[in-house]
Amino acid sequence: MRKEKIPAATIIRLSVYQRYLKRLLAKGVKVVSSSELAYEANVNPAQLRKDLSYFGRFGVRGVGYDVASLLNTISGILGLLDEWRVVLVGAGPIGQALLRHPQFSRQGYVFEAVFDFDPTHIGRELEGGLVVQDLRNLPRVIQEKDIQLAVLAVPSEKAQEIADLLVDCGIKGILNFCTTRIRVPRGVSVQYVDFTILLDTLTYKISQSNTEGMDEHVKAGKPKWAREHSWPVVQSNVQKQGVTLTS
Amino acid sequence: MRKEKIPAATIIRLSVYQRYLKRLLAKGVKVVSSSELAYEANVNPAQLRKDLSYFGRFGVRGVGYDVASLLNTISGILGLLDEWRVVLVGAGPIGQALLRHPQFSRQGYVFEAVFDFDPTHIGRELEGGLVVQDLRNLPRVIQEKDIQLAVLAVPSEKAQEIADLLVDCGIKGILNFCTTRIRVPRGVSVQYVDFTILLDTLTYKISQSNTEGMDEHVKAGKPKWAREHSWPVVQSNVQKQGVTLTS
DNA sequence: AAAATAATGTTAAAGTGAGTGAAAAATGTA
DNA sequence: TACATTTTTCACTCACTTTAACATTATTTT
Repeated sequence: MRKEKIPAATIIRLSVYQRYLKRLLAKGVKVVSSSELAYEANVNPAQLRKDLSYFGRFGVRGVGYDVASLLNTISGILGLLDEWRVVLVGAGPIGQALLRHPQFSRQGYVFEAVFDFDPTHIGRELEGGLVVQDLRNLPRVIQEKDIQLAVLAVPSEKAQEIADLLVDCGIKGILNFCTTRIRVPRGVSVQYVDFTILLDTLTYKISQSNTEGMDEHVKAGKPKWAREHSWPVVQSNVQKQGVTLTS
Repeated sequence: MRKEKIPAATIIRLSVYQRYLKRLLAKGVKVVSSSELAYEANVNPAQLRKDLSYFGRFGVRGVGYDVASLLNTISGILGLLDEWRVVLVGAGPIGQALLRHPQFSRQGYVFEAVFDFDPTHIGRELEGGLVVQDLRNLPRVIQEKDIQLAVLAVPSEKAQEIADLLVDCGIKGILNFCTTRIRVPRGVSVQYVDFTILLDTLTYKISQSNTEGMDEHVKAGKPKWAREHSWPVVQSNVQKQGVTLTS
């Protein structure tokens, strides 16, 4: 049992590898090399081998990896061999769209219940058969159905309040679609899904490449802050991997 | 004009600062210190100042930052002083939910058109007044309305094909909700929104902390891969910032 | 059977970037 | 003028990422 630290980026890549392995398995491919899989996942082959080496030896030298076996191994590492039960809090457009997203159930995530605080939503049956419940039921349902994860898709103002409630109920992982940072105690993990931040990084990059070849004449038409100096684009190495705030 | 490299994480944090500055402005707050703003954004005050220092000097020593002025500065850096015109490709549940998402228009992103390849969708009027169009119109609309960004929310199999089309039409930034990596030429940026990868990292962390205090008796009930050795949790320093694949 | 080929596992090394702390500078106030 | 506050800036440390190179093992070919 080694006590080596595992980079966060490795875990994310494992998830990507897992997805492509599933597709290979579906296509009937039996064996895959690190080069082939790495090409699909858009990473360096050495990187893939190193990622796997944190956890053990799963390949056969001179041959490659058994697709089914490696898929099973990675799924196990990520904890995906079991089913994960999820509650959704917030039955707005985003929340409802997530319920219908096929990728979730494909990965073993099962929505067990939906909650909202808006009285006009409560009692309505959504596609998929779940009925929107009052938040008061949350603690009981989480315990009875042994829920482990929560998806938070409520207005920003309510985010912290409901996060606190979820933590009190014993939830250990929150996927947060709200545009506010939430504070949770140690031992609880949060992942943020924040569309506008991602769009903002796109506009930054595009703005940069636009002003890059711009001559002084054009620059003068830009607002004051832009006239001072032009900023370098984020270096291209980093384009492969951006960073996102999580917790 | 310095040629310093700007970390991708800095750009993301700028976006977060910008969001909180907006809220402060709305509350009528005139001046804010790096400590206050950093607390809101959940980062170190020194980090915030360092982030800003890449671009210039915007504060007043002994005082802090003028909220309105700093907001304007950061918006400028991110390229958000202008309006950004966006097309949506894929009128499924996710796509429709995004159209109704208030955060987009609040940031200056305007959906100008919606496209789909499913004939049963085409011609339908969605909430907000946009009518789903045939993909054949894409090139013309992008040129006529001078579209700069695209949101891609189609089934994975179509992702690359449509990305190619968008690139041909001159789109420079793509927000991709598909679960496939897409390949684009240099100069085009892609940001991925991938719920299941984020959920997978949550399940990894939770699985780890579960097996952590587990004795051998319990371990024996686990699948084979888990019995070999127990893996260390991703170190807690990194919990603040996860990494996500972008391009 | 030996050699050539192919592919993994592992180590090392270089580079990058993030976070932190403290001194210096500037501002406002008593 | 002296003092408190806060930004600015610099320097340092530490961790992570990536890549390359090489030893090792399996398969195929001659």
